[in-house]
Amino acid sequence: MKLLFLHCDYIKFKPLKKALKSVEELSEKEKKEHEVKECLGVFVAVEKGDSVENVNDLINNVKDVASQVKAKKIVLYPYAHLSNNLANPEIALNVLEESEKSLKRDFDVIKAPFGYYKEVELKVKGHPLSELSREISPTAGSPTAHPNALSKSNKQPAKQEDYDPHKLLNEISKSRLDTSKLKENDHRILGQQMDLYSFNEVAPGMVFWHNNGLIVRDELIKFWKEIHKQHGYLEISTPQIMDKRLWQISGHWDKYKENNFLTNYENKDFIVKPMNCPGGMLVYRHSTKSYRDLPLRVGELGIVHRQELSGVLGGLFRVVQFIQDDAHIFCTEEQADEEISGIIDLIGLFYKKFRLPYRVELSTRSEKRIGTDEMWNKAEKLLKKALDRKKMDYKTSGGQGAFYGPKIDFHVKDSLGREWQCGTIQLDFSMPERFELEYTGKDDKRKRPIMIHRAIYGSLERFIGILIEHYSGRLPCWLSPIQVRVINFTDRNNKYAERIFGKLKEEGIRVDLELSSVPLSGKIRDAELMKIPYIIVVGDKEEKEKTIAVRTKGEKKIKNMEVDDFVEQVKKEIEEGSRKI
RNA sequence: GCCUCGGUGGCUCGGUAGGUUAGAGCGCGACAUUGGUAAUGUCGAGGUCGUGGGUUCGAUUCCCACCCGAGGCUCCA
Repeated sequence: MKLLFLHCDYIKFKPLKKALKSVEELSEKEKKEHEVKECLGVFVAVEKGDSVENVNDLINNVKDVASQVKAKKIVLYPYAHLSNNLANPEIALNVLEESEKSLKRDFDVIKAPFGYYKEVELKVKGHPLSELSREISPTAGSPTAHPNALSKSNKQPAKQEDYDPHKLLNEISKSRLDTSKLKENDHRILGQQMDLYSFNEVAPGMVFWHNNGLIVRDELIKFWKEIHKQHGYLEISTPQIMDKRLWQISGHWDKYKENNFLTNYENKDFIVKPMNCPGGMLVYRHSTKSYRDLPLRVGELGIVHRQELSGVLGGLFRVVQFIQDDAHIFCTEEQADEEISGIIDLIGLFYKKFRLPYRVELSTRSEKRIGTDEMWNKAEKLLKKALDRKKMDYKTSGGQGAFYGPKIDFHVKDSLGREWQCGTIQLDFSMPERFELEYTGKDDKRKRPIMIHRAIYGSLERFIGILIEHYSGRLPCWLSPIQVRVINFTDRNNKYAERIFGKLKEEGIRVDLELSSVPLSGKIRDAELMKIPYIIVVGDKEEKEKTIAVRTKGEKKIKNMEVDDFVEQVKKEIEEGSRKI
């Protein structure tokens, strides 16, 4: 429905001739010219899809505008020319008459006749609010709209909002941490000290990555990509918001409605993706597949959003927005066993690299589930078989599976002894079914692949939190935001220090320079608190001998080295850390 | 979402049993200082005491609501 509001000194109209055959004859009185002074003209075009359910929206808009311009008289004027997608006359008339009835409770209402050619004359006041248009979308207020949907935005209020940016700025504050119950190596404290990231109340549960933290995240991603390439994975990236219908197909809408972030675009409901898989399904479907393509391993480092109960958030361990190191493996039932084994190995290798202890758990069918019991039997058996074959030590917990399939979870232990689920392997017969995935078999028949969802880090955010605590902030060199700090001994050595700094930087080492004129011990202390792996001090002695004094991660021993030797050593350490599993 | 606790400069924390200019250390800036591996000195800037409302002559302080955070439940595709 489209509305045009004109605040007028007067409106005059006179019906001349019927425009529609179906409308009733007007009485003699109604055929006369009408004049209304000091009124709000409401010109209405009722469109396809509108119904009496939209009357309330119309009323609210009229009330809104009338109160702003302080109008008491309303001229309700059918004005088809606002739209090229008109509702049929019966509905339009119905909507208009209902509207008139409701408006009469609060205003003097004059309704211009429907279905007549009319002569009209009016004078618009010309103040800033005297001409307004509004659009009411047919879905607004309908029972199908989600309660959280931005139905207000459908109103498209044209009024200028009244706010004071300075006042608003005071209302939003960064999140202050209550450290009273936290250990010293809690990632929330270390994250602040090391300037890795922060939180702000404008985005609860969503990380503001600072430069230092982003370096850690990027390194983990780089490493992940490297290893996955080596293990035969392809990589894709799918959109951040997708049509609600996609989530209805996948079943996420039914199961997790209330946890989704909703938005809309072009009058369609969109969902901010809580999962990567449906996007991945569409990529699979984009081209025909043959048995030769299987197993097809497709990774996606996707940003997902999930609304969580407000009490469960905690630093990086539990967030609302996170990067999932997802991958989907499409394969035949016969291949599943080997694929699962491969993933178990891969996860083990990752955790071993970070020296993280972990525990394995098999989660079987949950109450909230889709798919037949037959599927579940098959899937559970496959997972069990792989675990047994690998002689894994694992616990079975009933009812804990994902809604589309059973899973193997990998729980990593943090420094407090708390366990966090990171890695997961989930078998899924259901999603391929719902998305009608197919491949052509050797026998030229259409077959349905099965699908394995898996993640290793689980959430990059959580994994970084665990790493920070696990290493008490002393990240391995290849992950450290600052790998080397160069410190001068006195101002006399600045030039030499700058040369060393430049050389290391050229070599691709993340290095910074500290030339302030405070005593050395103070600068050493700062660098240690920042958990910088290598501290280089250059003074008169080093300058004369063309060496550097190297202090390694918290060790008190100082080693005098040639710059080139140091560069070689550090580069080798970084290289090995970031490429090899 | 529920129960308990918290929110005072960038950070860590004092303080106000309602009353003039809310303090300190670190950090930041300036100046002095030129020192050998976990804190050099002096001076200076920096605060709507989480937000909104109420009580009051007066609220950072008391009351209410909300927001954010922490611990614990519940939850985690």
